[in-house]
Amino acid sequence: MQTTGTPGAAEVACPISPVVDIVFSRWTTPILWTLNEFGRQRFVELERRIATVTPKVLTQRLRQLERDGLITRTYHPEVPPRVEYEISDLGRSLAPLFAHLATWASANLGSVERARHDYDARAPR
Amino acid sequence: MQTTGTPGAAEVACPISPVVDIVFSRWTTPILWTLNEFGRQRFVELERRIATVTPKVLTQRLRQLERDGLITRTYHPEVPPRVEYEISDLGRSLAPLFAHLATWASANLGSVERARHDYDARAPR
DNA sequence: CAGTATCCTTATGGATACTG
DNA sequence: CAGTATCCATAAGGATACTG
Repeated sequence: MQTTGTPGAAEVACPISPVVDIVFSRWTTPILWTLNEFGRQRFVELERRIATVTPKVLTQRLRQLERDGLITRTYHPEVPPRVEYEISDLGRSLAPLFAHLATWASANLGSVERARHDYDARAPR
Repeated sequence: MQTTGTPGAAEVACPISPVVDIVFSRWTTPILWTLNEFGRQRFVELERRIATVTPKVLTQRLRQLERDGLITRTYHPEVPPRVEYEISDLGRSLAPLFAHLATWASANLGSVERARHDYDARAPR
């Protein structure tokens, strides 16, 4: 969880905090995006595409996303074992939201960059 | 930052990670939402509305949001000092996105809850 | 009022090695 | 292959006290 964790006044004050905890916690967007973009994939493929994540952390996040119903995990009892991850319908329902976010980004990330530059110029060190 | 921090393969793999770091890092949604909902406010008012945040952390997040150009800070040199925070035009441009998020939440949070319940029932302990 | 400063606890994630 | 287990470093955040 990245925002407020346990329910409290912040949740009361901000109705979207619960969703943010589910959808935008660490590594969830790269995982969901990769799964949505490249389709059903095995653990190693995800590991390779999201190159900077360690197996331990990747497993943790995949379990969380599976528990939240955003992805599905299919285990094939073979040797060697094969596990496939796929985005669920619920997970796919986030696509328009992510597109909205991408649109905001391309329209406004430049302004954020400029604001940062100006701020740093005004308040040195 | 809550997602991937420094630029790396995850950013390459997921185009929305940079925005997520800016907009959905810890405490930012409660702050932006409160500012957008109740308008221009002083430090104490924010502190009271977002009851679980400490002054140290609130200051940190306000500085970050100010640097990113999402809010403005106005200092009135009086005794006692008065400081007012207000959402900027750039910050306000996030409103439709937040509304989109709220819509997704009301439509799908129930499914997430159910998925969690089912998962926990299947895999006890 | 609007923060800072300091100390401290905890959570998160990385590195590495190992297993069914 | 698909993870687990273990240990460790870092940093994010809380509690508390203090200041211009």
